[in-house]
Amino acid sequence: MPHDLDPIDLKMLRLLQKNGRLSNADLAQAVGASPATCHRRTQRLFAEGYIRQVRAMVTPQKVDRGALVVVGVVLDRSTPDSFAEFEKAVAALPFILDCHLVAGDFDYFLKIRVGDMADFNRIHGQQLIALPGVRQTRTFFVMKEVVDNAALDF
Amino acid sequence: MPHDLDPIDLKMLRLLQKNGRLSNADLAQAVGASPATCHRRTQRLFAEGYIRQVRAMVTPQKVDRGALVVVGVVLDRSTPDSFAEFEKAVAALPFILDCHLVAGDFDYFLKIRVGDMADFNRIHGQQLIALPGVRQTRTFFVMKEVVDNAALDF
DNA sequence: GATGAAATCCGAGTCAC
DNA sequence: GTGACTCGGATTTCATC
Repeated sequence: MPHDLDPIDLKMLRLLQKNGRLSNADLAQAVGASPATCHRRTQRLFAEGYIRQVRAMVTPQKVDRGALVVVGVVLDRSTPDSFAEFEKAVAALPFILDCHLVAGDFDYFLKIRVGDMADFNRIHGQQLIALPGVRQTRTFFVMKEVVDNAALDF
Repeated sequence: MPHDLDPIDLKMLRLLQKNGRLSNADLAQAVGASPATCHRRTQRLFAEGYIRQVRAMVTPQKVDRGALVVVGVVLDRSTPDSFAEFEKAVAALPFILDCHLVAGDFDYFLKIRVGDMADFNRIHGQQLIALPGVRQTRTFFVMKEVVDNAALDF
């Protein structure tokens, strides 16, 4: 995977990560390039996948998704089919923010946002333990979000 | 916490979450409002904290942060001071994307991005186990990112 | 092949209503 | 909330190195 990012590209990525609404003119001035050059470089960063998307980050508490839960999942069987089926089902559940296959005592970790604990209990009983091949889940309620979704450091 | 979001505001939030670079003109058309009205509403969504920030999401693999690790942490003591000291130290480590105080077998879960396993092992030995009050850590290497940082569903 | 200056065009932001 | 008006930035072209 070629990383043809010169110092100007890196600076642009860092600035756009902090503020995705930065105007091309301001960005150009900040990195010391002309607006035309800056514009062309920005287009390239998108076209070549360095920037996956630009997202307005909505405050969870403001849209009734203030409760965060981490769930460790163990499957019945450790077969490729079993994993594939589970992953496919997970992708259809919109309240799951993260789903990672891990090495260790669990098969998967899920990061879930819901309105409150009652919501979670309903979802847990109706949708999580009903996921294909689930043997066991362990729920970790988040009591304090010290750092949530920090920007990438590079 | 008052949620004075009408259906148009909600639609705007969802669209901006999918594409934070959407122009005001396009957004206005998409939600069926005049550009001036849409502009004022957008300003309000920012001013009142519904949108925390707009971020260009950089592809981790493209900037040598392709390795993801979840770490469960147990502290020596469960005192407020001990927690506070740990949290303060964590906030200074830029490779930690998430740090959540949880209820259960662990005190904290960390989500960490680094270049590769060698990076992580160095960081683990030099910085994680050196965090104040850490009794034990359990490392879960992520073998597959099924869903990472999905957009909020609301 | 990439750059920057200039030129055009469109949208952001502001006004009166 | 709407419609118009102005100004600044986005985007393209083009000459240049």
